[in-house]
Amino acid sequence: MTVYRALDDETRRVVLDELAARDGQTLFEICSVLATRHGLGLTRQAISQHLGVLEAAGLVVTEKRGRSKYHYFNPEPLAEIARRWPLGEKEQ
Amino acid sequence: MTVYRALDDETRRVVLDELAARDGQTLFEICSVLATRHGLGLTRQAISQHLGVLEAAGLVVTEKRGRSKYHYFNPEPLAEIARRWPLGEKEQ
DNA sequence: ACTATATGCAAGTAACCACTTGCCTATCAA
DNA sequence: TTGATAGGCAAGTGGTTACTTGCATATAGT
Repeated sequence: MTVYRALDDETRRVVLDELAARDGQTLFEICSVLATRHGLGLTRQAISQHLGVLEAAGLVVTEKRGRSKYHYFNPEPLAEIARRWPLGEKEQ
Repeated sequence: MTVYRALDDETRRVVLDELAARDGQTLFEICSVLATRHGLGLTRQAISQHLGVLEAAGLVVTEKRGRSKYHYFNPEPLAEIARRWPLGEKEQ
């Protein structure tokens, strides 16, 4: 699973946005955030599958404690893009 | 067509590599480079479609002179990724 | 033990994507 | 004009993806 494929979905990009803003959310927390703040009426299983794709790409790492699974944004794989091509303009 | 979708294909990524290395190549030149240097036995039409995807994403700009069409790598859309999330590690 | 909570697994479906094949248009040289 | 070169358009196909539905597992509270 490549980073590029993982990023090729708006729902997954929004999930990354939310994890970057507040790290360590559970699946249910992400579900409610997507529903309330983004109007995305997806089922829990759909979002779980998206998280699996992000995890397989290394963009999300997880930690399981008790019956909950906490998700953390890992930006490192994004550096692959910057390494492969020059980025247009300047980064902030 | 998003930048992310355009990047989600190894053939298109190789095309970007080649254009970044030598700008202004024609479709036929790109075909022969992919075949000889990368062992990609795709038809001309397939590669033409890939170039269309890259152009729709803004990653490639073209210029038509005579019966030839010249392709140029445009890195600017890649900056969108750097703007949206922090890149892991440091960029070179 | 029983119930609710938090998540996982698997099959089915509709839409999408990469690639091919076949034909067509346009430019240049003789 | 004839022929060769450079590229475009469109339909069809096989494989993949996003999403749903249904059921199962594991943990926590009472």
